[in-house]
Amino acid sequence: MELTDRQKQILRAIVDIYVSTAEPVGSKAIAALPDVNYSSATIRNEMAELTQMGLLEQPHTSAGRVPSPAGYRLYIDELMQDYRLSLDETRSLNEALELKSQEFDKMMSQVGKLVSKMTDLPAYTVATRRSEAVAKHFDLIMAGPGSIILVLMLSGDEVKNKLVKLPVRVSESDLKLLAAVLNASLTDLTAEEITGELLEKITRSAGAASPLVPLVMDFTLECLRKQHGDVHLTGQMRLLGQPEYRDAAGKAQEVFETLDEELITKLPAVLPKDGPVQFLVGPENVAKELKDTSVVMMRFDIGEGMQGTIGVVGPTRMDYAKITAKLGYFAENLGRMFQKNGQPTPPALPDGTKNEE
Amino acid sequence: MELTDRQKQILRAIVDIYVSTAEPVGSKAIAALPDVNYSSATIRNEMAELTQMGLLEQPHTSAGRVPSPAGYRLYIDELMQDYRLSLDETRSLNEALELKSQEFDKMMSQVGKLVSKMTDLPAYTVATRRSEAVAKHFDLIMAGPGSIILVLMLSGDEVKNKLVKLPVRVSESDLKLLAAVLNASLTDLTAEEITGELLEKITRSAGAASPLVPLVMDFTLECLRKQHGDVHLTGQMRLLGQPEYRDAAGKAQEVFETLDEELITKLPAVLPKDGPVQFLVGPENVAKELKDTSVVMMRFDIGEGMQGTIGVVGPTRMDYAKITAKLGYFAENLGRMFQKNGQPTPPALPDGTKNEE
DNA sequence: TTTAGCACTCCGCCTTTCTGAGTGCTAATA
DNA sequence: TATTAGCACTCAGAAAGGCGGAGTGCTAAA
Repeated sequence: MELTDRQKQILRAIVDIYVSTAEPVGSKAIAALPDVNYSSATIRNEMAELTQMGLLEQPHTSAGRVPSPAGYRLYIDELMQDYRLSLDETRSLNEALELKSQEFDKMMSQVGKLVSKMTDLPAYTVATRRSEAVAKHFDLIMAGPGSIILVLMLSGDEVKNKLVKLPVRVSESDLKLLAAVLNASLTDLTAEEITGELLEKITRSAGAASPLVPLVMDFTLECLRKQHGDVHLTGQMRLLGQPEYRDAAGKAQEVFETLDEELITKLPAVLPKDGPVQFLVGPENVAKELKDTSVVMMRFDIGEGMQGTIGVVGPTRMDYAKITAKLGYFAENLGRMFQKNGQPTPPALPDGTKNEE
Repeated sequence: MELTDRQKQILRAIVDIYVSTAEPVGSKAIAALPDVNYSSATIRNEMAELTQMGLLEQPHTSAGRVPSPAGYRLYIDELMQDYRLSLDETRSLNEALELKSQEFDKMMSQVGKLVSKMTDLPAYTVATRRSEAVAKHFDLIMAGPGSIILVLMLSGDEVKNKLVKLPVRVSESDLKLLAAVLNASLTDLTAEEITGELLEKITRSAGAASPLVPLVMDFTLECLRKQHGDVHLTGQMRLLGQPEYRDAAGKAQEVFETLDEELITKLPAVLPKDGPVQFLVGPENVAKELKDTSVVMMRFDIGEGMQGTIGVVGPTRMDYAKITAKLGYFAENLGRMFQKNGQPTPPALPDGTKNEE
């Protein structure tokens, strides 16, 4: 049962208006729209039908209409019109993107903060491995009596280090030997491929440095097994700027408790694998506390082996088009920044945008 | 003008009750207390006097009394009774403290989360250097064609690393030479002591690896100059659990915007240097948005060169005694965990606590 | 098929009333 | 002189009542 063009137009108008006002939309409001030239009565009839189809809802008899989750879904999948970033918006996004290439983790959290600020909603970021991690290079450095620094380079150009303090004295040459053994036998292996047998062999060949082996291995396996980095969630308080949470402080709190625990731990692993953008509308979400809450998330590529996810959390009534556009811009340019072998390049202005003051 | 014992008792009772109920305290409520054996009329007289002294306030004529900021101050400084952690509380704190010795930064943020959970209030953590940082050891590792890992160990056993990609090819022996030069000339120097002259000398001695010098130096100086790590702020939403923010979602949001920007950037640098605990009560705070908001913070030592700060943010009416006790427990045990040269040891149960199941 | 008109519904807002917790004062008591 | 009982008074917050207006659905006309 297809929608007529007029019905589509009306549905779209209702979502658009509701998104910006947060109040039920009445037939008159739509009739007043510039490119609508049929009367409010007609609209009322159509609205009745859309309601029957389950695309709209009525908070109470004498109120206007509100999109139902199904309505949002349809809107997102078919009706949503591309939001073009304004020149001003592009400019501030660009400014925001000029972040120093600090430590990776910090950068991700920085990005989250920016997105949150730009969308005026809570946002989160995660870095996920795209494929199984393997070790690329080991090194052991003497850093004082009894102090050894273990340096481990993983696929995807991640470098991890750990300071180990040992009561045992190990000579420089012992360390070299162990490093050589590790490099010879453990590089390019995934966590599963590292067997106990292999470890024994390494311990045997390690000579005087063998007490170090278990420490090194624990650390290595820990690094290899970690499928994704920390989830950086920021701007939670911005949710309170939204009218639906204004009075219901308790509700907002609930939403965040749930989000912090459940979603953030489960979502990133499960969801944004195939498409670049994902929408989770209201009840499509996992937990019932998040009934009126939706999530938009977007992937972006970081170097070879890693992919990042930016997500924005908001009321189901949020401006999907605008948020998608902003997220998209971020994702694209972040991707680009990381593409050129880790050397971030400033984002280019999109075409059609004049870059002069 | 000293307070009589009875006045002290009444003031203390008012703070204690108000802290747990968040409602103005009336004379009857105090008269009903077990160890109070004078009538509500007497209490009313005393309350009137305390009000005149500026230690109590009256929201409106026919309401009970609420402690004024000065009242809280007095309470904290003189009246507050040590809160003894219950066995249950100790146990869950201990459970909470069993965190893996992951990366340092992550641990700090973990601690923040725990404190927030335990106090049911927003919390933050920062790590600050106690003294000027110096480099202890440099190393350069070849990690593939054109990829070099720079490893830098700082005072206080911090280890930092950075992956550098260079178009220039550098041989293994060149790297060794440069590392040797760096170790010989830059260790034990603070950021200020590293002069341009010195850098030139290094560049001259570095031979084929000299193009690396500016990169290495940028990174080194950046590390040395950083006075404190990231501020980890969590559990913001818990503020909404407090009745004073229940309806005023806007207020809570404001508080957090201010906190995020102003306090968090200014406070840790300025405040918790001398004493182990610091209280910032209401209007003693910097920004006027934080008028009804207080902060309790506590230092703890991390290894040699670093010190950590845990802070808890809440309404001025918060349970200072309990929070101080919990923070203290954390601080003590975290300090202990880090004391033993970086090898975290599980916290000991406090005396008087039986450690069996 | 669309539209004008009209009766009806019902939320949100305002005002009013009412209740009860709490006060300050005065006069009696120990 | 310090304490207490008693009483009139105050005032915030809850409960109840009473509009007004936005919006609907339906009917009948264009």
